[in-house]
Amino acid sequence: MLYTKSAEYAIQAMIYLAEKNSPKPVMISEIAAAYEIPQQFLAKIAQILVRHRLLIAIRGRNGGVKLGRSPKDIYIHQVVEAVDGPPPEQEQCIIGLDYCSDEQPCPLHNKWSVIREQIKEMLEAENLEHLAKRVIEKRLAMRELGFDDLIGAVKK
Amino acid sequence: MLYTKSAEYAIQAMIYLAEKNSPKPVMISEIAAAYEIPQQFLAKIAQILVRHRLLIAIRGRNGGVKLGRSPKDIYIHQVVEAVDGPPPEQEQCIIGLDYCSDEQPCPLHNKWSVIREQIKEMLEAENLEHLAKRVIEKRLAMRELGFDDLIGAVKK
DNA sequence: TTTAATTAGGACTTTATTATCTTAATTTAA
DNA sequence: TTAAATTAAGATAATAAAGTCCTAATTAAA
Ligand code: FES
Ligand code: FES
Repeated sequence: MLYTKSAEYAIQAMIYLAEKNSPKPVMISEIAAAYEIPQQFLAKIAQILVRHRLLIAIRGRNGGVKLGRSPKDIYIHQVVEAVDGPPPEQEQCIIGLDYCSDEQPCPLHNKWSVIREQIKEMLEAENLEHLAKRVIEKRLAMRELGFDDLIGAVKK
Repeated sequence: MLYTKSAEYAIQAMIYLAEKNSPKPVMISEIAAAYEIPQQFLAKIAQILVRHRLLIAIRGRNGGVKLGRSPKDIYIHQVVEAVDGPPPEQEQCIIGLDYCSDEQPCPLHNKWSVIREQIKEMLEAENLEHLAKRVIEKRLAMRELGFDDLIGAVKK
């Protein structure tokens, strides 16, 4: 919807690492299993994240990946941009009419430009540290409700 | 972003017809030229819209397409659904975590579910009649500003 | 020093979307 | 009645996204 499947997988992997908060590197296979992401595909995505310094990779036996910097300094939009590439220079009109601008708005512009700004803000607002904490809360709550079998991630 | 390129083309074509408001059928080639849509591709999309009764096609010489019903009874989401298919039964979590629900929200759920609702509302709110009127206004305003060459549509 | 375990990277495959080509069916005008 | 102009429809092609396969490079353990 807002980003590709690749970016979604990247976000999941980054949150997993922030949640696990392990001093040792975590194997790609473990992350892939936790979120049912095709392992080889996630390995490719991890390469991209490493190139963007969002991940650090440790090769060889006992290797894996870990966050490139403190989870409180990593924001979702950074992950999305690393994987999907930078957003277009000029804002796009939601119905593809000529150019998009406040001066010459299309019929949906006033509504859409507000929504677009909210989306941007949502992706720029929260860091991995915060996100991880709340994901853990979600899992605990689901466990209490007896949804254990639906919970794929964070097996410690 | 919110729908496929095909759906975007469909919206543009429908607005064009509402704008033109012609009693006679309008040729697909004319609509395609106005928005620089690949003609054969638009013809395919028109077939889908015809099957969904959003368009009526008249074949043969002097043929073309016209709106299937009054423009005030056609809403954008109907066009999108016709072309892209129905939305998923269950709302999807924006970061793909388990299920999406208010009861077990992911870290972005509270923000995302509000935005998602606004998008839905935007696509369900306005009918073609209203949209067409405002597109015409936009074109007139652009003309006054000397953007004539950017204006592809509505050559009468 | 060899072997096993890991990420890196290139080539390939699959699937979905977007677009084009060709011919058929239909309808009006000449 | 024929020819021209139009949409309908099926087949194919091009492109992009998603996913797989295989081998190389690296590292630690045996
Ligand atoms: S002009 Fe259409 S969204 Fe801005
Ligand atoms: S649970 Fe993630 S968007 Fe609703």
